[in-house]
Amino acid sequence: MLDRDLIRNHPDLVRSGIARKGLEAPIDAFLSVDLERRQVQTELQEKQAEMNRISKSIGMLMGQGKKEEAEAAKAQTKDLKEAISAGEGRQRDLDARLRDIELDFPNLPHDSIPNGKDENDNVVVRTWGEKPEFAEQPQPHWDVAERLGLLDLPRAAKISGSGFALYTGLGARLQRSLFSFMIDHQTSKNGYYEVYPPYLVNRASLIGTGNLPKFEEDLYKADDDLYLIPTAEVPVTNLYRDEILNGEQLTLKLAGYSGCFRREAGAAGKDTRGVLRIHQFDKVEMVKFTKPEDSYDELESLVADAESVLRALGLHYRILELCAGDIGAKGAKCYDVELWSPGVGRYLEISSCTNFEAYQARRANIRFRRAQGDKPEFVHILNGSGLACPRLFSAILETFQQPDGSILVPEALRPYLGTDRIS
RNA sequence: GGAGAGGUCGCAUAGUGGUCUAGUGCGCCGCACUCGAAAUGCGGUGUGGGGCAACUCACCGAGGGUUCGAAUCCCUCCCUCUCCGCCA
Repeated sequence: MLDRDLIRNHPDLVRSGIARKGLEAPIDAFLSVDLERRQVQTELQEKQAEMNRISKSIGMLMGQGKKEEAEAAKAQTKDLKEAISAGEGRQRDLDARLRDIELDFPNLPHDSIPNGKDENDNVVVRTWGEKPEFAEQPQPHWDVAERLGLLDLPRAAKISGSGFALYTGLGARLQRSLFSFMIDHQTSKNGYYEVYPPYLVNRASLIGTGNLPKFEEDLYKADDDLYLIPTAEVPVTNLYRDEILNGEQLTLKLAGYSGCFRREAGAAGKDTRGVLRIHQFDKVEMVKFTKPEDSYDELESLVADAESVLRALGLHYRILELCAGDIGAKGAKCYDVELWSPGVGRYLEISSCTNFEAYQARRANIRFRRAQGDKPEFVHILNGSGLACPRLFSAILETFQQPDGSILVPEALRPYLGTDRIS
């Protein structure tokens, strides 16, 4: 959601910002419904004020025992009552329409982000490490995993369907090691407060983060009006929905491990091998709640926090600044962390670190107060993966292949995995 | 799943149809008193919307309803607590 005053007073600015993303927004519909809503409200309130006056006087007359005068006053409320009832109905309707329109608005891109149409226009801002050298072409992770008994994809397909992974033996333990290591790393090294959230959330939470109403087809829906989370971003961001935070607590940094569930609708045929794109995966997610003036500094350190995991593991990666056309509807500015995958021969996205500014905060009504007595303001919210497990799993299998076919385990993982070598 | 109790202004409480546009206490802010502080006294102290403004409207878990008038009565739902049942 955007600031209503901004849309009302600077519709062209909003229009051009959204056009930069290659998107559209119902600006004209907003303006006309908004105007009508305010007219109806003003009219309605005059009638309500009149009704309140009459009702109050009836109460006083009754108290004084003036029954007849009270009855006379009652008689004059009939038309008013009908008008109020009709006005309330109209306003309810207009409120709901305006809300629907507002929820449909994409966020505005930050001025600093590059123009561009799609992922080809993203900008590499830095790389770390180097592509590892191999005497022979390294195997892709699906071959390594099969050879070493770390994955059983046929059985995953049998028990669940295509697009699910069954990790086995040391493969299973490697998964568990990865998210244990990462959540420890983010909490102890980078200062995040650990949370472990529910995997099923209600509609209000998904509206808060911007997944609903627009992207329903990406989600798995359970009964009882609950949805499986596509990322821990959803429950963790909604921790403070409808709350006013103390400005002194900000910046608030939370990190949570969770399973993630995505239908990947529309992604059929893309990255289908191995565990590159699956319906269920594990991830550590970082979420920050900041004051508006701090959010861009916090975005830089958020990316650094995501990167620090890869550095600790010794994996080569690069950082992309997403262009306006590739950033998506919700973000104002976004960096992708892309991990080099020697077996696949491509950089693969493993984290997306985004500043949403006040976009999610407005949807979820999350505010803060600078000091006692100050007006509440919307916080800025940021999040980023720190990191996603399957692609980390695959990059480790591919990057640390040894000539004898075994995998040399990165130092940082050895205490978790209980071995320095997978063979 | 069954039975019961309950959800009121930061916290605690009062309020069971009309001076409740919600009282009181605590907390907090301002002022007074004081060298300073405590104590005391006085005043203030929620959120959102509309209006240039004076001002006004809505909100007592949520949503409907009855009524001239609802925190208060009725209906549906949500949440919390207690007991029972079931269960990892």
